[in-house]
Amino acid sequence: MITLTEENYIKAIYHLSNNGTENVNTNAIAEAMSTKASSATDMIKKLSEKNYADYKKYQGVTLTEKGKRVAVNIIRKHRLWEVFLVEKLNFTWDEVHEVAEHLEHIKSDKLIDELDAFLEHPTHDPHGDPIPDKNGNFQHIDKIVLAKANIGVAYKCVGVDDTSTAFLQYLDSNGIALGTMITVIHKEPYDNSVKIQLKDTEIVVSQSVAKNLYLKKV
Amino acid sequence: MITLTEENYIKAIYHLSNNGTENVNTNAIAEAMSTKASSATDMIKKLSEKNYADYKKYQGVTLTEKGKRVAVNIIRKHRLWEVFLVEKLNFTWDEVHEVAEHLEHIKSDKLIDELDAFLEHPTHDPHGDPIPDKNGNFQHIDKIVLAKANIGVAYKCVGVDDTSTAFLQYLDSNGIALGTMITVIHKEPYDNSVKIQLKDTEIVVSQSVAKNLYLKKV
DNA sequence: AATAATTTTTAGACTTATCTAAATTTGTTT
DNA sequence: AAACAAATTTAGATAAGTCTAAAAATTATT
Ligand SMILES: [Mn+2]
Ligand SMILES: [Mn+2]
Ligand SMILES: [Mn+2]
Ligand SMILES: [Mn+2]
Repeated sequence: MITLTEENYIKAIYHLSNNGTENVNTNAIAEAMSTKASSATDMIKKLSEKNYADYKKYQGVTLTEKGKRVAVNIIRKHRLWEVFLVEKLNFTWDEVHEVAEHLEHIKSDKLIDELDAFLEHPTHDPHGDPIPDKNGNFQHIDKIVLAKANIGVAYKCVGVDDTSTAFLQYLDSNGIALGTMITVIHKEPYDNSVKIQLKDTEIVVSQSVAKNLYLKKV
Repeated sequence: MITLTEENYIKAIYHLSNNGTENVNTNAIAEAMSTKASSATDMIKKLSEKNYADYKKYQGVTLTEKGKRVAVNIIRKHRLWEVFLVEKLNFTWDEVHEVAEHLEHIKSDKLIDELDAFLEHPTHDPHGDPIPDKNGNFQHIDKIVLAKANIGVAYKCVGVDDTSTAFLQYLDSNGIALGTMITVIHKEPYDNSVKIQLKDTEIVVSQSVAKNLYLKKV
């Protein structure tokens, strides 16, 4: 049996490790879980004993294949529920994350398979993140960050890195959503802010916005 | 903050107390929760301290108004999720209970209000049990148990008392579902079994079936 | 290479929910 | 009213997950 807490740690490690490819520090895990390093150490040991992770003292931790499977499955559930909330229950993209944090732990294969079918097998969640299929395969989008976009090229907004309410509401209030067309007009070297052309308006966004918005050439 | 375990105990007490009207014994609670009397005592004390229940040592417990509100809200969530699973995700009425036991603890007013609207404000769950509205009001059906039905009168099946998989699958395999028309042909005094007329067939059901099936005159 | 700073682990304590075994209270018989 | 039986509570332990404070290992700096 896997506990809810174990699932949350595994998911955090998966994200911190760049989808299970890199080693992760104890402090980074503690920070991500809003807990103390000593608690993270305890959990890392437990995950290691249960073969969800490989761990050598003082050397950080990596997810095993088993651990990665668990992580991907929780991410699948999280993102499917997010789609459900937005598509069927009138949630906005800044409201879904918290509820999905809980729904992702409901254990029922039939539930998630039927939900997937009910939503007509969506490939991306409301933040543009890919939804792994039943076998754990992601559909990868070839996206770049606004900060690296070229001047004068037409792009479409396809995702966000930061999914905080504050950032998503900032985008809302500036008329930026998934699918919005964006062209870079000017990149300001002084503060790395970017002037962009939207449908009817031109706006300037800060570097932190430019680093959290994903675009795709059209 | 209320814990998941507290919610489950409160719900159990609500059901055992005949919807919050009667006093409940420690042993009955322990039995319902599949735990030991000593554990039940501990939780009863805690619920009492938190004003979900009134409790005097050795005298059993009653839910307070606050406790009843919590219970009714969980029951509302449980039954709405059951409707969702059957209506939208192709679950059968014998598959929903276990998953709903978990979904009922997700805390989001928006989620449950939107789910209610999405399902078009259902009044009864897949087992015929009434779904309380947002204010906790039940829509009462005037139902009787098959064992007390009169011979020759036309009834409609409107609910079940036992929601176990075994019982529900028994009903399935005998062509009995919510909405099925039933007329009593004969009541056998020897073992209290009942011969009933369905659409095309006549079948004999045992006393335990007759006591768990609810009917309404049409 | 020695020392200092940082990171990580250990030790011991706390909380929630559970258990077993023993003690207490209540209810039922004689 | 005393004795017995049943129900309930208390006492003391355990497991999961957390914390603080101290110890140990690693990494960075001189
Ligand atoms: Mn999310
Ligand atoms: Mn998302
Ligand atoms: Mn149920
Ligand atoms: Mn039900």
